[in-house]
Amino acid sequence: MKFEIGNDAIIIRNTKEFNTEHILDCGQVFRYRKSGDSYTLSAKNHKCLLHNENNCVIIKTEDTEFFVDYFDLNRDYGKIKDELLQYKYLDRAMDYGGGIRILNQDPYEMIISFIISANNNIPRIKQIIEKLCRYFGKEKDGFYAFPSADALANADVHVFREIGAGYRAEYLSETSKILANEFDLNELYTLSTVNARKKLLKLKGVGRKVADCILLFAYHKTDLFPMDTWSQKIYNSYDLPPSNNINVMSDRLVGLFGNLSGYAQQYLYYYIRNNKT
DNA sequence: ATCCAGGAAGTCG
DNA sequence: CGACTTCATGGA
Repeated sequence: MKFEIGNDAIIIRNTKEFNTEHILDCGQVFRYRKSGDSYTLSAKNHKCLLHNENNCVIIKTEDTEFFVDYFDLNRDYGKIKDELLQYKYLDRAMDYGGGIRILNQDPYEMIISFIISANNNIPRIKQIIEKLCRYFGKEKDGFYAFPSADALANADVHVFREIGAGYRAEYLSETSKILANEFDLNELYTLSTVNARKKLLKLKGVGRKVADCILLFAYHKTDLFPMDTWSQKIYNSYDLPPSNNINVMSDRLVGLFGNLSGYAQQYLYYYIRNNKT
């Protein structure tokens, strides 16, 4: 995609493949806030501000290099969307949320965030993660960085309950200790989706759906289809054999969409979640 | 009051 | 294996 790097800013002219609202509101990221006609976004220990100006998206940040990768700017989403047009419902979904991009987020941040996401709603997920950063993260000119693995590993369980994590507090406590000591997050980049998933499933609080979200939103593996309550509705709208097994449903959808499954899932998820039929 | 939210773990057969 | 139950929390 075409973009320019200016003085503490990235300028994007093709807004058909970059819509800030679509990207942030499709459920892949939680640490952002809308203020007026702009969005502030935090990732790891970086921050940026997005707004539209003269039919362009302006990303103001001191860390342009980080956010070029983060927003996946070197990938051709026009080509991906063209290929997805062959599938049922994707025309409608991409007409609605065609500006979605899959972010390249931090693996550790995704693991913690999506453990919190389990059986939870998005406003509350955002609130818990914000408190987590405020409680354990380092302050850096006006915002809180995502906490280090050590900070969470050394935390007492009851603090996770205090910030509203509920029964997930135990998962956060156990998993952050393992991540801080004996888990190689970088190895997963080199593994196949199936093998990387197996490793993630060993972590407390990480099941198939959470693992697939981590693999999609951090490792950019796209031969997977995260199955939550909404994805089950998507499955039922396709002409596939009835099933009540989440893994079977997920595998069949991957059989349909192949390596574009992750992208398809995001366009469809964003569409169905905002157009309750 | 009951149900739901980007589900996972534990138990039982 | 597969099916069924339980698990905090808060908003609708």
